Amino acid sequence: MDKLSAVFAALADPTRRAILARLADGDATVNQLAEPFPMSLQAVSKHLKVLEQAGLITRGKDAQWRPCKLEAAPLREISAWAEQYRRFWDERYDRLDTYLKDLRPGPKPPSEGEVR
Amino acid sequence: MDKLSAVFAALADPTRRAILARLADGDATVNQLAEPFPMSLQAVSKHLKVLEQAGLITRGKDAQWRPCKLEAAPLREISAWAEQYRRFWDERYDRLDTYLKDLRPGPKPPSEGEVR
DNA sequence: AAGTTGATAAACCGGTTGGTTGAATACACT
DNA sequence: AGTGTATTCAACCAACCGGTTTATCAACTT
Repeated sequence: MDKLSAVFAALADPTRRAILARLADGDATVNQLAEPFPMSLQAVSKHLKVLEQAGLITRGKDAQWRPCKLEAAPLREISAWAEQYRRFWDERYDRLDTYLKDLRPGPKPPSEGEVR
Repeated sequence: MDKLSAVFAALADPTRRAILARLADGDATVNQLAEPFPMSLQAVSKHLKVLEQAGLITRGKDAQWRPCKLEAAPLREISAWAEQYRRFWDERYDRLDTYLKDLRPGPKPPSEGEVR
């Protein structure tokens, strides 16, 4: 299973997206993450495994707790992938527009490597 | 199955992503889309059904052909969803930048309130 | 040493997915 | 009417998914 597929598949489940949203507020243990869900702890543990394999979280070790941490790199890749198709939804999109937008946020090194 | 999950699930298959990439070059019939793949036409037809249900393509009717067309709106939603997490990968991200972006016209990304 | 807590592992189950083959439908061309 | 072409439908299959329950492991507490 390729990387991108694993990330998309992980994101296809609402429970897992909710877990990511929770982790955006800070690291959490498995029990803390499982608390809001109407399912067993083991089920949540499985979801965490899927997220971990997709590279969306990492798990530490603190005594008997395994604190989970959000890892956003795959989300950046997802975003970049979707941006490939920007010209199909953004009618304002053209090469000049992109250039201007990239300049707007302020003094930035010109060639940022943005592939859009 | 909620909308976002359907889109992510549709994108989780490499064959389906390849179909979208092909459609970015222009509309195509089922046969044309199926040609590069080492699988039956029927299998591709099923993939197209999944993409259609996710809103990623629409299908027209021209005699016995069903030309497929890329629909990018769900990809915009995907991109917007991922952008929620931008601050976790982009260290240049700060509140002012967000504020400026929010002033640009257009729908704002939904705040993940859609658990289950 | 024994018990409690946090978490994972393993076996199981029903439903879904991604593929197959074969039949059916719809249209165009003689 | 009959044939070829484009596509879908239906039945089937193995594999995977999301959940369960039971058992196990690891670390802290008493």
